Order: sequence, then structure tokens, then C-alpha cells
Amino acid sequence: MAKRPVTIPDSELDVLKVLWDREKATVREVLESLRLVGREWSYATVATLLDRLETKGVVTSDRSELAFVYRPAITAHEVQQKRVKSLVEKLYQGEPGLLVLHLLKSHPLDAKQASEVRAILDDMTKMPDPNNA
Amino acid sequence: MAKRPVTIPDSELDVLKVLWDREKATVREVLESLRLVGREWSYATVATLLDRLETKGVVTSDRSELAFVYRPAITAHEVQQKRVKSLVEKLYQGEPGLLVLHLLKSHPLDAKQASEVRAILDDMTKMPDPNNA
DNA sequence: CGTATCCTAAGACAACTGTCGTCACGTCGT
DNA sequence: ACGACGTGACGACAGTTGTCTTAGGATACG
Repeated sequence: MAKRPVTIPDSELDVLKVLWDREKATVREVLESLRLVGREWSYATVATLLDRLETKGVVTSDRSELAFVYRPAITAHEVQQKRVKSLVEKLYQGEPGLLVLHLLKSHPLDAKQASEVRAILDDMTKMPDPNNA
Repeated sequence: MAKRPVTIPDSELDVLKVLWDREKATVREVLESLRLVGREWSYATVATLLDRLETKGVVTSDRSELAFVYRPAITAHEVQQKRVKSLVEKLYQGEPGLLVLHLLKSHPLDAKQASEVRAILDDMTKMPDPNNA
């Protein structure tokens, strides 16, 4: 039956982001958070999106309170991983390095980030194989 | 009428990539290129995708030969820009630097790429504003 | 208890995607 | 001239996404 891979479309991602921020929330709370960010959705829309997310298994709900309380079941990090991986495969020949280069060429880093990058690079080249006996 | 933004779904991207590689191609040529990469689509499917791409204005066609010859009307670079921008906005708070850090942390660069990155960083910090009088 | 509220469930619906089937048409070899 | 064949236009169809309406159940409060 080969279940198709779980995808998270943009509108669902918007509600998921609220859950990441708030840790947990009811439909209404999500709705209000989204209002603050300019997303004017109806209550039903938000409910549908949460429902779809739950069906996909990326959020959980529990009904100890009056209304269902939803929580994220995956981390932002996981979603980032997947999206980046897919982007790199689709447009950068599976070479993350190409994307890095592209990013650096088009967007200057601030000083703090630049030094972080340097640190990482140094680590990387200093000890090529820390696990080797 | 606010026409919705041009999006290029994955399957269309696959055919567009062939056009980027070959510079120009007929439906049948695209079909064959895709076969080589493991994409077993019917002729009609490829034709539909090219048609949709043309409607969106991202490829052009000309019929000097027997069959239409399609050419890309946007560059891979443009598509990369858009996709990356959107990814950064959606998952990295609009901070390209965060994505760079993320990439470097999870994927080691090879030596060549690493030195390229260093070079770019050096340029960046050495002369913050080369255009300034 | 009666009713104003809030909540969920169900489903509707158009647009977009992924994938084709076909039919009519021009072309090419015989 | 004729038939085999490649081509493109048209359209179909299910699944996904974006968004909402509404009906019906639980709650809370006078």
C-alpha cells in the first residue's frame, strides 16, 4: 500500500509554527496567535488544519480540558532537515555545499554568524576523524 | 485580479531540469531524458507538464521543426533563489545565516568547498563596503 | 430549566497536482 | 494515393491544499 510520504503544506506549517512557539494550544489559541501575525483565518479553517496535522501524526491532541489541546509531535528541526534535504536534492544535485556557497554569495553574514562559521570550519578541518583510535 | 504567484511543482521542475541540461528539447527528447533518470512517464504526461510550464511563462516553444521545441525561459538560478528565499522565510525566520549554520553543522564540506567558503568569508569581512566612496 | 456559547465533526468546494487516454491531423515511405 | 506513425490539443480523473459553512453536542450561567 506504500503510504505516501507525509508532507506539510504551507498553511499547515503556519499552524505548526504556532505550536512550536507556544508548546501547546487549543484551536482558539492558535487562531489568536495567527491573527497577531496577520493570518485572518476562520476558526473552522484552523480546526481543519490541526485535524489534518493530527491525522498525519505530526501533532497530538488531548482533551483533559474543555477543548482539545494540541501539541507538536515533531520538532522544527526535523521539518527543517526534511525541507533542506529535499531542496538540496532537487536543486543542488544533492550537494549541500553548493547551497552553502550560494547562500554565502548572495547574503552577507553578520559578524557573529561569520565567526561561528569560521569556528565550524576550523573544527571540521582540524580533526578529520576524531573517532579513529 | 491579482494573479497568484507562479509556482513550479515538483513534477514540472523535473522536466524543467531537463531543459536546463539540454538547452532545448522536444517532448519526446524530454521524455527520453527522464527515462534515463528513472522517471517513467507517458508521452502525454510530459506534454502536459511542458504545456503547463509554457502557460506559466517559464518555458517557450517554437515550431520551426516538425515537433515543438521547448526552451527554458528562466534560469536554474532564479528558481533556486526563489526556493531558498521561501525556505528561509518559512523556516529560518528570514535569516539566511541560520540556514548556513544549520547546513554546516549537519554536513561537512569537502576541502575544496571549505576553502571557497573561507575565501568568501574573508572577502566579506575584509572590505565591508567596497562601493563606499 | 432555557438559552447563549463554545466546541467538534462532517462535509463542501474550487484550485492545483500528478498522470493519463484519445482523437484528429500532418508527414513520410512505398 | 494510402496507410503507419509521431504529434499536439483536449480533456479527464483522483488526490492534495486552502478555506469555509453548518449542524449538533457539551457547557455555563441566569
